[in-house]
Amino acid sequence: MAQYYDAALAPAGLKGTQVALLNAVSLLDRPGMQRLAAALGMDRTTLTRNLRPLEVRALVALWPGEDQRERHVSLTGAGRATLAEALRLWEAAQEQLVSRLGADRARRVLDDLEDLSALARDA
Amino acid sequence: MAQYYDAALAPAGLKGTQVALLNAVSLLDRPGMQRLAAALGMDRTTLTRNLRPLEVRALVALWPGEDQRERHVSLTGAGRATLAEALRLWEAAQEQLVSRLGADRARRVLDDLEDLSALARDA
DNA sequence: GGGCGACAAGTGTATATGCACATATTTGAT
DNA sequence: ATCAAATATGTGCATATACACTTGTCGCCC
Repeated sequence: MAQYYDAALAPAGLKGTQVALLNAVSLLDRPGMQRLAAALGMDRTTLTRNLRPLEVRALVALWPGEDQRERHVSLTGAGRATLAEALRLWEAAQEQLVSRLGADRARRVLDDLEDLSALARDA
Repeated sequence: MAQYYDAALAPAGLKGTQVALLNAVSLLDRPGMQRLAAALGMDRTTLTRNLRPLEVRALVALWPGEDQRERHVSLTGAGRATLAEALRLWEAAQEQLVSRLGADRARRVLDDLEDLSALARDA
């Protein structure tokens, strides 16, 4: 599945995890590393390293917070544009799968996986 | 999910991917690298490297085939014993999730994921 | 029987991931 | 005012994964 989405996103020059990352940043009003990592269900240190190439490509910008230990992330103009393109590609890819699987089953499997991951997390 | 199963398997000293690997070997009558990798849906070169620690621990043995290019894998006695223990742990972990999710939904989500991955593979 | 293309597998390199540890800053108790 | 504990983050190491390239062997065609 990850490979399928990565292939679909290639025209935007992003991978699935990078789109998820940019999207989370766009939804979260300048989050710090911890909030962002928690929102993505990703290890804090993995986030640090995944952020680097996006910073190099100037898709995100990092700012110190008032608390100088913190580093806050925001999208640049280029980041917003690239994310918008990637989300179009993502949705087209999703559309492909949903139309072939059936909308009902697609909805259902997402719900089931949500519950399953919650169970595994708490168990 | 992977982390949940890894934690459950820790007493056997194996991770989820390693159990899947040993199990595939036990089902496949001395397969070569390519057949085994295909059966696991794993890259051939990833398999080579994942096999190494299992060979070091003497859970699997590697044999040249009649065709000397090939290397065939089989379980050692220790490999069979460790796999049996791991499968017990695996099933207990699975039981936990299935009982909490409901047997019907559990069966359903496995079927749905099977179909989804086939779709993504072919698309 | 010689050589060339096909084929099985391993190695080099790059990215993703996460735990343990290190570093820098803030906060609070005295 | 000072210092220790808490907190936010980065780094070192180890593992998993996969693509591109290399190496060794086989088979066939002449």
